[in-house]
Amino acid sequence: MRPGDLERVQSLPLFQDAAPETFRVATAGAHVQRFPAHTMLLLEGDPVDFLYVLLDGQAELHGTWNDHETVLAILRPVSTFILAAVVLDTVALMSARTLERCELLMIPGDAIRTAMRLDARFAQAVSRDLAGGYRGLVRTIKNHKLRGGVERLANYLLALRASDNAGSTVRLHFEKRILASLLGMTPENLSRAFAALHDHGVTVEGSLVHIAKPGALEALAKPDPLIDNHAPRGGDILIDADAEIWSSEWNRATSR
Amino acid sequence: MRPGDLERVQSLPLFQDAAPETFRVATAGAHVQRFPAHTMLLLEGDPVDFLYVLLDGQAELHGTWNDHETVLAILRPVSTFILAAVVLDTVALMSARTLERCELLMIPGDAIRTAMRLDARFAQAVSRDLAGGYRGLVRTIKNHKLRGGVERLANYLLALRASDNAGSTVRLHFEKRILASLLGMTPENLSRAFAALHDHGVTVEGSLVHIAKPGALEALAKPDPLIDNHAPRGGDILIDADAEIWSSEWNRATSR
DNA sequence: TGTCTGGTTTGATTTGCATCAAGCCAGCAC
DNA sequence: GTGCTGGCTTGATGCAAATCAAACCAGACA
Repeated sequence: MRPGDLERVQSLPLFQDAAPETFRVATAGAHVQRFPAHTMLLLEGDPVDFLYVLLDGQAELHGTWNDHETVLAILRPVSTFILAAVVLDTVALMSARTLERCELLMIPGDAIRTAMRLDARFAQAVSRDLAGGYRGLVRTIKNHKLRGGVERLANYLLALRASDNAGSTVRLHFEKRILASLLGMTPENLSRAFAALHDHGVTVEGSLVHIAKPGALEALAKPDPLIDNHAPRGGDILIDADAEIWSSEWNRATSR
Repeated sequence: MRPGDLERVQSLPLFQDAAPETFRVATAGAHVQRFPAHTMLLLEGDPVDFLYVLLDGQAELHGTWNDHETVLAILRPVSTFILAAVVLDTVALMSARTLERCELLMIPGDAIRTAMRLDARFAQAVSRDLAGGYRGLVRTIKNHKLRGGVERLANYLLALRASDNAGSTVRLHFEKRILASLLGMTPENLSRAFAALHDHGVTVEGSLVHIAKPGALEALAKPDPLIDNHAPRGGDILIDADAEIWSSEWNRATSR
């Protein structure tokens, strides 16, 4: 483990509330492992023995059925994944694969479950993390069931712009075929969706996307705070911070 | 509150592990309320003040965007809902509406959050509940992204058969237009999907669905334990019980 | 009983998306 | 350089699902 890695992990919402002792015990049995690009970390259906913490690199969660595959999330550091399976001590519903060279901290599931038993504050943090994840998935489902492909792409771009505090040009952090699968379409159709956004001020050059007229794009995308976690709140002070500061990339990845 | 109601609530996975004192405190501030059919219980975007427990009747969770609406889950007794929003003390992402006359126990969110702080076992139970819910949503997303409409319907029918331990005839518990929305299609297409299943031994009479050739239907549906919670496990003893005995109807509702 | 209403079904048409196929382009090995 | 390879794009075609429209049917109700 590199200097600073533990601190980065400890500052995750999942752990920052835990008692120092809890954190120490949980990470005592953990180990860091490096994986090359395009390596399967976990296969759906397999028992989950570790909570994974992505320290460096990018990874993907995907699901399979009937010889088809769909990307469910893209993970970027620092984030944890498959917490739900760890809590229930059961098999994974998603497979995980590295997109590039990755460095992962693997914390034994037993340690996590024990820590939950001993430290109520940690158990609460787990609950908050899972609740945030749950809500991210609800957003994803609404995104997919209520919007068409072009709208999903438009909102994804707006989310990227908001999250990477980018200016008018945003960078896609991974291949377009991955993005297509994440957004629930074929690479061909993603290409056509980008073409459709051309009329709304969007131009593409490799992995760089220029948004010339954010207003026009928003008019098409109709972002909604109840689907897109970045979207502007209706003008009220009631809710000033959605507690979903969440460890994984779900929100960004699934278009917020 | 009727006699026996409290016992039914206490026997939920969410509460059966809690200390009796915890349960007493949490339900002390709770009250039972009855609602007529087709009544909005909760509007997406509104702050969530209560954890709802459906004691009697049927209710629906749905989401809205751009004048469209989609059903996200059907709830049947006894189940809790919007736990995630309660844990995070934030606004609802889904609206809730009664489908028929309903009886609900409403537990103040404060009481739930306090109980989590005081009782680590309860906090663990909340985590398990949310983890189960999370996994239910992952299943739902895989179901929608990987399967076509007819396949979703076929699997839904098989799930119904398995859960209601029905024989060869199953009962749809709610209107077909609701089911259509839940499965992500229009009522017209649900009708056509049923017609398509006719060749595979499925006949419909009102809300009664007869499955003449379960084998043929399974061949079409290709149920998968990693999507459909009812599906037969591959032949191993490793996992004998998925811990997702979960309070709500998600699994059944969203086709398991 | 007749009439109204709303859910369901069926058919015709259009739209959206997937599939198939070819071409393009950059990176890279040789 | 040449010739790969793999990702991306573009076009043509086919299929699945939404939409539009009309008919049907059952229950509610006067």
